Amino acid sequence: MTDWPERALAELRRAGYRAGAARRAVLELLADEACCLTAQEIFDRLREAGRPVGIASVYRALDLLVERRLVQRVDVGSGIARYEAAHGEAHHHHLVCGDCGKVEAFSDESLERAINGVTARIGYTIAAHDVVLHGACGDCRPA
Amino acid sequence: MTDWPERALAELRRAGYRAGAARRAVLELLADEACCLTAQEIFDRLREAGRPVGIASVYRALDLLVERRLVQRVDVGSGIARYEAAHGEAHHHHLVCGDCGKVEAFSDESLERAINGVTARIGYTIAAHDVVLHGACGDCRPA
DNA sequence: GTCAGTGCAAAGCTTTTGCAGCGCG
DNA sequence: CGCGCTGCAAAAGCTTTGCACTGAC
Repeated sequence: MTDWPERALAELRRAGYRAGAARRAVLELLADEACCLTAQEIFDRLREAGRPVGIASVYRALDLLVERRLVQRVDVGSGIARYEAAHGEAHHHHLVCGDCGKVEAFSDESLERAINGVTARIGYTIAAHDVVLHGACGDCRPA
Repeated sequence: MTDWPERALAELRRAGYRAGAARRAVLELLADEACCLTAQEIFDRLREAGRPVGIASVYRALDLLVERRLVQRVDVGSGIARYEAAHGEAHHHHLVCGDCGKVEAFSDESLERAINGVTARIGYTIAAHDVVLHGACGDCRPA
């Protein structure tokens, strides 16, 4: 959020990476977005904003950021990957409308508790978790 | 499960669909599988078993079955879709190892309760839900 | 006998890779 | 001033579509 791009770039530098134009542009765009974007959306918005990035650089930046856990990859079942900034705070999950494809965010404390309970119970070291609810949103629900 | 392919075919017939060879083959294969398979895996296994299906028919069968909610599509973040039979029973979710890519199933009663609580709280009509935990499995976890 | 279902091949999309040149540090 | 990052273009998947033929009902 505030300064998230700066902190993320600092972390990358610490790990031996540089701050090229594309990488910085992707970070700054994601910092301003509330919910997950596709690579193509990121590419389009950067071009519209006058940042002549290549789509390959967008994918490369996203790959690196996901690897470093600065960005979370979200897959809602459409076969197209989405990405969103991993601000430690504002953790949330996603609702997907099966009719119009709209993606919205929600968060729920008891759901988080339940997931933490599961991760404690099983023999995995859990690094991340994703919950996706599929349904019909208010606009698309049959009257 | 016992007779799941039969019941699924009956339901398709009721909806006006026929029972072609590929459709039946996909159903019978999925009925015997515990956890999610990719379309390619389904295709390969059917060929190995001497069922000369086309990959397009596998995708078409899966599409229809997902639409009819007889099969659940599972996306674990690799960019490759996976599919598994939707026996009403044996509902479960997935653990994905970030190192070796292994996918395992787990189920948790309190997690289901938490999700039901969320679906009751929000303005969506929820048709399905997915939980994916990413981490390191016992084999890959750093010693 | 009709028309849905199938298989093959070709096209479509998302994502990845190769490579020459630019620019961060 | 070197090596990493970038952009373009081409390639590499996964998935879908077109079309003629087969087979279910």
